[in-house]
Amino acid sequence: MLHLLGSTKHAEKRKSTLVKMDEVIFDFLSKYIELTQEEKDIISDLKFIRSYKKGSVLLSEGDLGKECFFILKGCIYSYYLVEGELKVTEFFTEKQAITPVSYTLKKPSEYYLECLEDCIVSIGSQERSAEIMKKIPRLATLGPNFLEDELASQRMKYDTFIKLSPEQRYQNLQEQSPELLNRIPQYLIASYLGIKPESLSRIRKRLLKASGS
Amino acid sequence: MLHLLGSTKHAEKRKSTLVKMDEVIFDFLSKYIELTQEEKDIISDLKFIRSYKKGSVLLSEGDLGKECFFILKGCIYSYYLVEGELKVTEFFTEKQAITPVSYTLKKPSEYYLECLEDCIVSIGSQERSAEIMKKIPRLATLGPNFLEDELASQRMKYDTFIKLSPEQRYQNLQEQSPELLNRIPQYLIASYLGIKPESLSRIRKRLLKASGS
DNA sequence: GCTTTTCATTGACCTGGGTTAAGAAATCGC
DNA sequence: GCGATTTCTTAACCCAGGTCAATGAAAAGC
Repeated sequence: MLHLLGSTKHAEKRKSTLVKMDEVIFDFLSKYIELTQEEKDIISDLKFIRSYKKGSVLLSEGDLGKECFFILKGCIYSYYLVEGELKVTEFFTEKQAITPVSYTLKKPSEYYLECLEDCIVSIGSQERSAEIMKKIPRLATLGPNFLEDELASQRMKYDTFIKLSPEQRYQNLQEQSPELLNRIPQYLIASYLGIKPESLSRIRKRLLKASGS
Repeated sequence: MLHLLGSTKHAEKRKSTLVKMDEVIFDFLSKYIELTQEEKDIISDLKFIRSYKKGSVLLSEGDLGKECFFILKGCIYSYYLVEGELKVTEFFTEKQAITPVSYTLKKPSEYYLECLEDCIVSIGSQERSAEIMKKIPRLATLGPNFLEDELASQRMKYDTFIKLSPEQRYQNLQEQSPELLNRIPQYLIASYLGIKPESLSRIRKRLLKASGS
């Protein structure tokens, strides 16, 4: 997913915003590697940034997604369309990387990626990754570490889903990521929890009653 | 998960069986890398094999699992114990590698690994991986590829679970891995599908009636 | 600002899976 | 082989979540 990386012709925006955006990238990378100022400059130079309006679809079913994404600002969600019904699998926000299965496996995507808000996104590709790797070879160590983290968190996600009831999953979400509840419409939250909006309403009412008494 | 690998003092078994077991390892590795006879010999030499009786627990909640596993023969399943209740998350059989989260993240395990049958297992550790890597450095390329595969399949597993109803999940399992149904007790299958044994019985009856008419 | 659309909630009713309990079938242990 | 144990099935009843439909609230369009 080394996609924070790549050449850009876009560098004509307001400087101050771009510098702030770069910090988001470095903040993310610092989890895996310490960069010198020189290296940061290289990345700032080569990254490729694009912005999207709310509702933009970054990846559709059937697409041979050749791009991966890193969110600088905004919120993106992934979902399947099964028999016309939306099945949300994940929400992504600032400082999160999105590596579609179709990117890794080089085959058509089975799901969608869509902007829930206006977004600023850094876009990666195989070519741009290669380019940046050539200039900062030690970034290669980052790959396996990132993959390991992703694998672990994907497993935890599955296991949590298995272990909890819909009601417990909602409570869990409240505790783990309360900010999402104030940012994402409830019918999408419901889908993410594996239930219908009506059921989520009832669960919320039930919990309010229980905590209020 | 480079754990097919490591020194053994166990090499006193029947030769023929061991050779056959080695083939299982090479068959697995051939998905990622082509090995010379020389390299195969090195691996045969260094691998560490152990056998377990049905019911043996390879990893318990709280264990700091310092081992990973590769199944040569038999069947292993992973499960959580939540409020006394078994929640099966996966079945593993021949030619499958098991890399516990606790192994990767070096923290206590939250789940169990248990033998469903008598098993023959190749056991890996950080030290043994390092040892074999020293002798066959190009095995290092295997790591990221394996991680990518694992990540993709873990995601697909989650997504399939999200998308399907319990009944559809059973049908899906029938199509994808019919052999598991003839190998694993139904109460564990039920748990794996996220339902109770009684419900699985009903589903089976429903499907039989539907296909029989 | 006003209209239109989208989203959230509520109620009545349905349904598939959970619970409990019992008996049948398969497997294990000796 | 035979009793003990484990696993599977069935039945009756319960309940959380699904469905359908109506209403209210909030956002988005113009």
